[in-house]
Amino acid sequence: MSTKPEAIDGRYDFKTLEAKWRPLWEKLGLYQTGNDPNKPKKYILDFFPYPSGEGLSVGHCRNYVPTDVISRYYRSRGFNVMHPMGWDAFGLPTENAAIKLKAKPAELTAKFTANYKRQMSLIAASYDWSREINSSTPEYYRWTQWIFLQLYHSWYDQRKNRARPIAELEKELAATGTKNISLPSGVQALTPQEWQALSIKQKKDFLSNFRLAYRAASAVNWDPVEKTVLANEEVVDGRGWRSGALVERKVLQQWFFRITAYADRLEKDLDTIDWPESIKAMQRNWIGRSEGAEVDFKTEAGNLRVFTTRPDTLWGATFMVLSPEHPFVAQLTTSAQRAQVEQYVAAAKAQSEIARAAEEREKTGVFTGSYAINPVNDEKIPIWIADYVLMGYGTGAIMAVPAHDERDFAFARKFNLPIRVVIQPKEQKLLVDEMTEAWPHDGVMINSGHFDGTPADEAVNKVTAWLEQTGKGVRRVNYKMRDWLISRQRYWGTPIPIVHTDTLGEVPVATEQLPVVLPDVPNYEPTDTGESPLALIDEFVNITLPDGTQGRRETDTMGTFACSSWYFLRFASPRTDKVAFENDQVNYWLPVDLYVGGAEHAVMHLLYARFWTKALHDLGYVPFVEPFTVLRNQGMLLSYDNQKMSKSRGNVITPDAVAEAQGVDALRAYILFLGPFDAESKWEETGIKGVSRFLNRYWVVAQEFASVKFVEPSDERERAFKRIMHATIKRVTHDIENFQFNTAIAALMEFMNFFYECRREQEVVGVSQAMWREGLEAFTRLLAPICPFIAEEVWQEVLGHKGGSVHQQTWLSYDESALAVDEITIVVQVNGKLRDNLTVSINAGEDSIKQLALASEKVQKFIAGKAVKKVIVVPKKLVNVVVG
RNA sequence: GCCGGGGUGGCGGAAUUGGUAGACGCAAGGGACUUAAAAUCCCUCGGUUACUAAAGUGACCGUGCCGGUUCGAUUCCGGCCCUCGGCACCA
Repeated sequence: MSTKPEAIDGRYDFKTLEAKWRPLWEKLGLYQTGNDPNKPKKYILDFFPYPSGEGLSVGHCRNYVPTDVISRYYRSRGFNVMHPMGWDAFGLPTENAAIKLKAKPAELTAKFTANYKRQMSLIAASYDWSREINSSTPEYYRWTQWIFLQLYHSWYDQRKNRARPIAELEKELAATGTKNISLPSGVQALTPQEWQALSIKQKKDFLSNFRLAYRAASAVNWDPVEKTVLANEEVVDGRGWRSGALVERKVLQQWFFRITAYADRLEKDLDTIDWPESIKAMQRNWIGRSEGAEVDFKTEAGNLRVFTTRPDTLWGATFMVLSPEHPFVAQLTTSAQRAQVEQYVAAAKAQSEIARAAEEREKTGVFTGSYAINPVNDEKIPIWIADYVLMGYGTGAIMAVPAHDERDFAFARKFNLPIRVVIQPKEQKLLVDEMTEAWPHDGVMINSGHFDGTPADEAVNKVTAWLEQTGKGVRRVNYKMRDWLISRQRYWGTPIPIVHTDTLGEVPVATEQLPVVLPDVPNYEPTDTGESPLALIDEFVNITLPDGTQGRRETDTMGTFACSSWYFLRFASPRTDKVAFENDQVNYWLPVDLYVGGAEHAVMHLLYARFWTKALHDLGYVPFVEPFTVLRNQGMLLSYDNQKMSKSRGNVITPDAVAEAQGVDALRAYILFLGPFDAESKWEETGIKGVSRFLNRYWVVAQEFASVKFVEPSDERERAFKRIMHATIKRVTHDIENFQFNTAIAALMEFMNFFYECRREQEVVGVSQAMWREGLEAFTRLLAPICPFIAEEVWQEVLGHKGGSVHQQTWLSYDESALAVDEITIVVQVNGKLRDNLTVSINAGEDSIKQLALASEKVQKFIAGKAVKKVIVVPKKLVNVVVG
């Protein structure tokens, strides 16, 4: 049987082509990462997927096809291209599926990834599979554990604004104590002697206040369905982002990464990267930087510190509000108020902060019975407790300025607390009795002592400077972002490499002892106890340290976002078992030149990966501070019914089905042709017909090439043919580089339409065989990255290039002189309205064009009887006659 | 409420720096081929309207709305409206 496909009813047999070329390309190793030292590099990366049992839909192709086209393009432009793929294989969905199927997660993962890989090969995604990685293998997670330990052994030195080894902090504590160190709130200052006097365990506890990876008791988000805690980033509207369950508040010992230490740099460096504005905005919003001041108010329990972004409204503070969790609550509560306060605090405790914020609007609160002294005017103001003040932000206490803050206003009105205007707007005079809402906007300071009359634009700065001078307050920046909670009480994740002991406190596992292997066990269902199922496996938990100390292993695992925070580094040297990544490889390949994936990871993966990169940079492991130079988000692909594709709706379109019906080349071309890369689009069955027709037309032209007759050659026709050929090269090149794949395909369609214009039954008119061939070759090479199969078939079988694959050819460059034309069309307008066209020589001077335009009958008609005021001539484009 | 995108034919969308709005494709209508259908090929295709026997030739309107800048605005500026996405008691 011949492998040469036959045209069937003018349609080409895509299946035979695909079966023919796929194995040959594999043999050629076309997709191997380049390593020519003389070439520049491109690292083109897709978000590595979470393999699930559902497999890939055409929606995933919206991600993988464009990056594949770009990878193929840059290979042919002479770059060393690394385009790898791997699996974010740990995590809840696989584990939940495994529990349901009574299988082992590792076995399911193998099954799922094999299917993904098959589908990716089906659509001809040009991944270098020799670099495939899987985050759930010990070869990989060993190094996730290693990075965890690097963070554990580090602290953030605010003075140098970078992370440093914790050993350097210990040295400093021994020498000078905490004298020069900025202490987190609630941490006691120490002299060198006091430090020395601490036990090993106490020292460790103290250092936990500084480490980039630390364990602390904290009120956390507990997902009762997934039976694990979640990071703040994983809670959306008070619900777990995957399970949809309302999260509960639990106080548990948990592991955190101190991402807040990097808040400032994470925000500032956004300015240096080429990312979608929306993602940057989401990260800025999540980081939530606010500038303001901290001010102390005297109370019975000591100085009550508050944070405010409006120090200019200090004179308008008429009461204070503490968060229910504030440490002063007990002391400030008078016996008369005690019962009421305790009841309120208990109720608040039951809800997580996020759920509390998401659900409540109506203000609630209770009076403590105590008062504070406002340091700017020595006024005595009542102290209340309310859950609209969050312990996790600022100091957990606020001064309430009801006249100029909506929340305080609502609270004051509800509990009948006084309101005082201290900012007078220009537009109106605020009268307390008539106010229905706060005035949080601009104005002039009043009722504020010697600051009266200070205008809005100066007020905050002037007051802050005065607070600092008089020692009443300090300038301060706060962030909404909290530390990243990494513990999960689940089996299918990277074990946290820590051992707990009674005498030595927590002991990190030594690097050479890694990995801490996840035990292969038959039962791993999550528990309701707040403890990981690993805690039930004695062989895993109990350990004797080298010095004989008895210990218990940490049984929490890391959330999967730890795995994905460094995988892009691993691809540079995926097989080494000596290090997490080889420096020379990382220095060559990183940062990632193009990173493509969905927008849903804006404040999760994309934030975490930036944080790890910065930390690794500070510790000297990588030379760059941003992992992804260019980020692009593909638009969502909706199904034919305008809904998201999902199994439950039964509207998922698989690449398998499309490949079966229309072929992979048509699938790829249609994915790109649908619309702009980053716009939401809809899959339409009729739409793919257009690109199918286009490929068939190309096939027809190619197939008849050997037999067709070339008649009536003309210079003019040939020049026109050559012109559109070079124009197409120019357009396709520009469009691929700029992610405008839809117009790249439109350009190719126009070129093919021109082929058809030259064509008659078994004849090509006006163009020589040599020129026709040149055009067909150019078309084939431009189409190759988009439709690799049909292009290869035409290249080798029709055009007879036996030397190698079309995918190994150097990209075409266009000839500017071929684009030149002798005659051009000049548009003639009268008062900006189109009235005529002129065809003139390209060399026609401005004057002669002007004369021609004025002489035009159609123009004359419109200027008759009017004065010509001005004539504007735009060279090579238009003439506009202005009449009055 | 705040932040970030978008609003262009029946539909998806084009329009490198302000310069012929609607490329390319889908759908639709007409025609050719065919016993027929599919496929294929050719033509028409923003709206209103005038002239003409007709092929055709014009005019006016038109890129969410109102206004501005300009010889000229889908493009720039100001003010609105609608819509999608994100955040939302963060002091």
